[in-house]
Amino acid sequence: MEQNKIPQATAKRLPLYYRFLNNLQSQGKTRVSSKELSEAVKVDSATIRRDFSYFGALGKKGYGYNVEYLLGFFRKTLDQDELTEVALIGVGNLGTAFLKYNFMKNNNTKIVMAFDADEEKANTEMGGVPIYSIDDLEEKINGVKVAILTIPASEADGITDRLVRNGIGGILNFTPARITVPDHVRVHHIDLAVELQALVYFLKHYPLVEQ
Amino acid sequence: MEQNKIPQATAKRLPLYYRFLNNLQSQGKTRVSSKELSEAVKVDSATIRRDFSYFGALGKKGYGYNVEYLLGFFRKTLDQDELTEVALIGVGNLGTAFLKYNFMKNNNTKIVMAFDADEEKANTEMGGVPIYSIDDLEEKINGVKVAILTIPASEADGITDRLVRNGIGGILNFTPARITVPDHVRVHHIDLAVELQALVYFLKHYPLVEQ
DNA sequence: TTGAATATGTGAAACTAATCACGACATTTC
DNA sequence: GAAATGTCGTGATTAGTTTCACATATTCAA
Ligand SMILES: NC(=O)c1ccc[n+]([C@@H]2O[C@H](COP(=O)([O-])OP(=O)(O)OC[C@H]3O[C@@H](n4cnc5c(N)ncnc54)[C@H](O)[C@@H]3O)[C@@H](O)[C@H]2O)c1
Ligand SMILES: NC(=O)c1ccc[n+]([C@@H]2O[C@H](COP(=O)([O-])OP(=O)(O)OC[C@H]3O[C@@H](n4cnc5c(N)ncnc54)[C@H](O)[C@@H]3O)[C@@H](O)[C@H]2O)c1
Repeated sequence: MEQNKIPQATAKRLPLYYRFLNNLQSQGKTRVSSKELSEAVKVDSATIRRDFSYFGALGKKGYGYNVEYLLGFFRKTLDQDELTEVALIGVGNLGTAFLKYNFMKNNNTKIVMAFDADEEKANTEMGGVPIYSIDDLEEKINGVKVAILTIPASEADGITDRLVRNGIGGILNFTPARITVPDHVRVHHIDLAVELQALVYFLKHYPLVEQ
Repeated sequence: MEQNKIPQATAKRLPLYYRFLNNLQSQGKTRVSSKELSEAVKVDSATIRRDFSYFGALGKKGYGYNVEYLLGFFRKTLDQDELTEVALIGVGNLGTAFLKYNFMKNNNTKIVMAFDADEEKANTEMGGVPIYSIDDLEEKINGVKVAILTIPASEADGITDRLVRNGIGGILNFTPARITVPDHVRVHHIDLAVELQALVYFLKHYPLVEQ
C-alpha cells in the first residue's frame, strides 16, 4: 500500500496536523513554519519537518510551508474526500456521548448506525443515527469496515467475533477487555481508566520537569 | 522520586497488569506465568518479564508469579490504597458519561466534584458527584490535583490557566486543543477524533499483517 | 544587487523500547 | 533422587523514534 515506510508515530500525528492546518486556513493564514506549527500542536519542530519529509519536499527553505498547498496534500493523503462509515456498538453512557457528537468536525468519518441489546433503545434513533437491535447486526452492518465498541467488557469477545465474521477491518475498543482478533483486523484500545491511572502514576513517581 | 528509571512505556502498562491480576485473583488463581499473562493482555511475554524486572525479582524460575504477592506489590507501587481525587470540568456529553461511570472499577481514583458553565447544571449532582458553577472553581477545588477536561476546545486555554493557578498537577485533556502548561504540570491528551482518523488511516495504508 | 536572516530537509547521533535467546534455577515426574 | 520440564531474569541485539546540527536554498530589506 503505497508509502508504507511511514512510521506509525508519524501516521498518528497526521490527523492532528491536518486539523490545525484547517484552523490556520480559516484564519486566513497563507504560510506557516515548522516552528509555529510546533508551538501550536506541541510537537518538536524537527519532528514535524521529519514527518512532512516522508511525503517529499513540501516546504520551501527560508519560507516555510504554504498552508493551502499543505492542506490540499494532506486532504488527499488522509483520504478526507472519502467518507468512512462507522458502526457504534453499545449505546450506553459513552456510546451516547459519541452518537451525539458524531465527530462532526471531521468530514471523513461518520457513525452511520448503532446497535444495542436493550430492546427499549432498539429501533429508535439518536443524533440522526438509527439504533438497531444487536440481533440485527448481521443483517444491517454490510459494508461497514470500522466499529466503535462501547459495550460491557463481558460482551466484548462475543461481539468482536460477530463483527469479524461480518467483515469488519478495524475496531476502536473502549472496553477494558483485550480482545482477540485475526491478523487482518486492526484494533486500537482506548482504555480510559488506564489512562487516568497512568497519569496519576506519572504525577507521583516522575520528576516534575518534562512532560 | 524512587525508581524513576522505569520506562514510560512500562509505567503505562502497569495499571493494565494490575487490573488483570485482580481478575485472576477473584477467579481464585494463585499462580500465573508471563506467557499466560501475555495472552490475556496482549503484550509480549518478554516485555512483561522485563517490565516486572524493573521492580526486582518478583517471580520464581520454573514456577511463574504468585498472584497474591504480585498483586500486593502492585497495589503498593500504584498507590492503590491512596485515593486520588479528581475534578471534572464540563458536564456535557462526554463529561456526563464519565460522571455516571466514575471509574468505579478502580479504587484509587474518584471524581469528587464537577464544574459547568451552564447555570442549569450548577448546584445539581450526578452519580453522587456535586456539580458546581465554574465561577466557584477557585473556591471549591482546593487540594484536588488532577482534572479531566471535557469542555469546548475554545474554553480550554482559559480554564487550564485557572486550574494551573489553583495548583493542579495533572490534566487529562479530551479537548482537541493542545493546551500550554508550565513544566511542572503534566498533560495527557486523549483526542478521540484523532484516534478514529488514525485507525482509518492505518486500515487504508498499512499492510494487513501485523497489528 | 547584495548580504543578513530565515527555515527547510536530512545525515548522524541519541534515546527509548521491544524482542531474542539462553543460563540458571525451581518444580514436577517417575 | 535423577531427569525432564518449565519459566524467570537479563545481556545482547534489533527496531523504532526523536533530536541535534548544519549545509543549502530562499526570502527580504535596504
Ligand atoms: N463511561 C465511561 O466513562 C467509561 C470509562 C472507562 C471505560 N468504559 C468502558 O466502556 C464500556 C461502555 O461503558 P458505558 O459506561 O457506556 O456502559 P453502559 O453500561 O452505560 O453501556 C453499555 C451499553 O451496551 C449495551 N449492551 C450490553 N450488551 C450488549 C450487547 N451484547 N450488544 C450490544 N449492546 C449491548 C447496553 O444495553 C448499554 O446500553 C464499558 O466496557 C466500560 O468499561 C466506560
Ligand atoms: N462527545 C464526544 O464524543 C467527543 C469526541 C471527541 C472530542 N470531544 C471533545 O470533548 C469536549 C467535550 O465534548 P462534549 O461532546 O462533551 O461537549 P458538550 O458541548 O456536550 O459539553 C461541553 C460542556 O462544557 C460546558 N462548558 C462550556 N464552557 C465551559 C466553561 N468555561 N467552564 C465549564 N464548563 C463549560 C458546557 O455547558 C457543556 O455542558 C469537546 O472539546 C469535544 O471537542 C468530544
